[in-house]
Amino acid sequence: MSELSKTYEPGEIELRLIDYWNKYKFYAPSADADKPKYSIVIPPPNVTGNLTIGHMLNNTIQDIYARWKRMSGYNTLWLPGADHAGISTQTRVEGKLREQGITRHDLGREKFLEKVWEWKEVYHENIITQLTRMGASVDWSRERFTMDEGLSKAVRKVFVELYKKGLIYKGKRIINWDPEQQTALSDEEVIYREKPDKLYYVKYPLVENNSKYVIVATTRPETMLGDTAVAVNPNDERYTDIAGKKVLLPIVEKAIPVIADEYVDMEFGTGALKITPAHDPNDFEIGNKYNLEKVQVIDHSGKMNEHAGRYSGLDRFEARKAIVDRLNELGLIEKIEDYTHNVGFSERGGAQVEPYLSDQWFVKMKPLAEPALNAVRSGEIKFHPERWVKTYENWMTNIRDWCISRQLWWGHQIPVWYNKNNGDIYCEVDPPKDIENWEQDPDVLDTWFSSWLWPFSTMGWPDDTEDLKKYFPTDFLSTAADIIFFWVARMIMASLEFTGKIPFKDVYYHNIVRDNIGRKMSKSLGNSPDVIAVMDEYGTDALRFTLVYLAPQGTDIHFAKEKCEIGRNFANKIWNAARFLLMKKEQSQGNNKPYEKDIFDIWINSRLQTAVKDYLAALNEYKINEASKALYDFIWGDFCDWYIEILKIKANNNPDSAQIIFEHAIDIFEDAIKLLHPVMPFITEELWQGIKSRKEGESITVSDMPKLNETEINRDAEDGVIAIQQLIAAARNLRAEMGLSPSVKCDITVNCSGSDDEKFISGVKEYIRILAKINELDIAVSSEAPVYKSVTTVVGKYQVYLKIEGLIDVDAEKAKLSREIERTEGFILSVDKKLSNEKFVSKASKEVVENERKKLEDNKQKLEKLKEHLKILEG
RNA sequence: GGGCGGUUAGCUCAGCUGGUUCAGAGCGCUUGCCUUACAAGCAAGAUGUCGGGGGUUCGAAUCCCUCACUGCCCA
Repeated sequence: MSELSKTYEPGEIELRLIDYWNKYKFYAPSADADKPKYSIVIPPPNVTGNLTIGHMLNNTIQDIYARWKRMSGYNTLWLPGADHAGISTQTRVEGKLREQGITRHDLGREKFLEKVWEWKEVYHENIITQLTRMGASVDWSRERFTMDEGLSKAVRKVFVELYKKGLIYKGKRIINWDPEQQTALSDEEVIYREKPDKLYYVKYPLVENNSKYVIVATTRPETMLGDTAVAVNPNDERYTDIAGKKVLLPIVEKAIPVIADEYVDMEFGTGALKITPAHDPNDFEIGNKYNLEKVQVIDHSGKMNEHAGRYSGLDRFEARKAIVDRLNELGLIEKIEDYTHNVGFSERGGAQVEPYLSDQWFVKMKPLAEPALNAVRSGEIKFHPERWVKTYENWMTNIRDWCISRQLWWGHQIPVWYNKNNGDIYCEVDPPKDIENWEQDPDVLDTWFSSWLWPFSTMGWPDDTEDLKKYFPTDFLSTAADIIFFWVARMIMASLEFTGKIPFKDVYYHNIVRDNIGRKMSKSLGNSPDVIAVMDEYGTDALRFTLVYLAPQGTDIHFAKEKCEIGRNFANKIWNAARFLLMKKEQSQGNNKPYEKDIFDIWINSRLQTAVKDYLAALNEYKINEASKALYDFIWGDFCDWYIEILKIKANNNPDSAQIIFEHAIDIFEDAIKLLHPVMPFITEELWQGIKSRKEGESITVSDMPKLNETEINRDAEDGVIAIQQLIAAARNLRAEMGLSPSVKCDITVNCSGSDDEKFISGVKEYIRILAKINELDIAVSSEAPVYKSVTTVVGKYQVYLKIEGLIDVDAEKAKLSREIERTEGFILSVDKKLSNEKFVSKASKEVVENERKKLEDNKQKLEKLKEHLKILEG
């Protein structure tokens, strides 16, 4: 490194270092068999997606752990990859095709899938570029994709095994149906939002006496065409005489029974409930219990079907209007109320989800959940922060069967074949030999059915590979808590079931990144900054550091790109510290007379070790913001603000030893940037290469992380330097209060209570004198004020006096103060007058009155200080 | 309805296994500085009844109860 620019310019440096790291393949695990291993698999980003700030945070966290462990002597593997993201990828590709006026059905399954693969290639490149650019120290040679042949084999193997164990079954059940994508969804893929709606009170006449009615309340009158019962609570006195009788279903003109079941909530609506077993999951249960007919009136596209009579062909929402109109004509609407309730929408597509009765494949979850629950309860797998254990327990103990079939084309097709001749079912990893006699189930599997195998399928399972033996189970998983059920829980279940091992030891749930006003970052809102643009503007290290620094445990991050100034300024600070040290070292070549370390050298070593200790403790507890703060405070607060300033004086006083002095400082600095490297990989590599001579092929990224050496933590030296810092701060404070400009040198007397203190302070007198800009510094064991006119303050065991004689034109200062006092008194009087005016107090707004009161109080205090000051000058 | 969080300086948040490095940081603000790395900087400064109320304790931002507001997850 020859000339360092005055500010840190990350652009060129980052790209150059990425090439350098690639060239030497630092991020492939080492072949050293003696090293302990440390492994992480990346949560695979959606292949069609761009990396968001959230991914940036998550991957930075993983990178920190990978780099930290790699530098701490671990054989480290961070395995990258991407997810095929069934629904969202297919939706996007279909959207692109639609722009050309083509549907997937025009192309056919095979041709369509070719298109998807083409898209996949394009976007996949994008992800690699972004991950590389952020400095992710992954091993690209092991990259995996959930649709890779190996991973597909794992999926089929798992399906077949579960099927043969009876843990996968096909059944006709009510599932969540996306009428736009026309596919089933799992419970987890439905998000509920409040929606203002109507509650319709509909009269169902009694068969035996059609002047009497049961009134049911419903938000979905269109489903009444499929009603097969009305239900009331047996304890509901309003309906005791009606239970067991029949009502006439309006429009359809069909007699249906009134059943009594405790399930019915007497408080809701009228206490009478219409039962539509084919279109509501709860009604489905009741229908089964009472053996009710299941009449389906809405089809897979959300339109009314042939059982809907004259409403057949209408969209369900249009049908609702028409049916309500008809009921009104018949005089069967009692009333319509505004009603807000939770409605389910497809997590990916956004369509309103329809409960739909259809044949689907399910996984029985209870048997899988139990061992997975125990692994977390026992602490074999640890969650950070720990409170997520409760959320996990809650879900796992109420787990329901998982609907895994999707009516899509993009994904792993279900490995089940139906015999065309005799209807036999064949379920194996490989297709039947006489394939011509068989037809494969057209559905594909839920994307998460491949993701849940990710920690071991990426390592080659079901084959017994070297990687699997070496790197599985993994050590660490970093993820957002919103996929704790989708993914984390299922990985634990799958891993225990198929490998008998836990998939990872520690799980860190990172924060959700929101925008500055608290909204979740999303594409539709357009409030997520372009990650690459932010890296271009502020530097990758700046973005990484800022995210980590702002990421406390448990709360969300409010992010705006401007916050990256924190990281950028920090990078710049480090850069300039290095610039200074190098310049000084250069200038002091040959001045290497041995030199004895003083209290400041002992102190900075102690501070460094304290930082190491805090840093390691924070990382071990997954408190990454504390880890980054420990380094920030040490480098900026201790090293730059104090040690470098001290070095300037020290080198002046010991010119013959200057080279050694700065070399020692560079040693400290080197340790500091090594500690920082996991968080800010680029600037630390660049400076590490520059501060000492390195060979081609060497890198900070494979250097040894400084080890904690607690014997260097020296309480006495730290206390001593704190006292010195306080003295300097006190002197500066007195100067500032007296309004002395920095160019004015002043005289100070420090009174000590004992000779030890006096000796100690005298030993560092020169440092105090220069850092506090003092001309004459007297240090004495005394309790007497000096003879000159002074202002004073107490700091710890010391009394500090600042001589003001001759520095300030006392008369002018006094006159200035007197004028200020007069003005303030006048102001107080006027505010007081205003506040004494009853009309003002009662009529003016609260805020205004408060403000006046505050003004009064503030100015009273100001007056006190002014008077005190005047007294000193007169005294 | 069930569960889990949050409420601390104008803003964003630390601190929360109870006790003088407990009232903090960054940003913002005020004042003064181009002081021989850094104005993306340096020095000094102001600002808070630590959401309300009650309790435990010698002592509570920190523990318990309760209320209010607020966010998330599950039904």
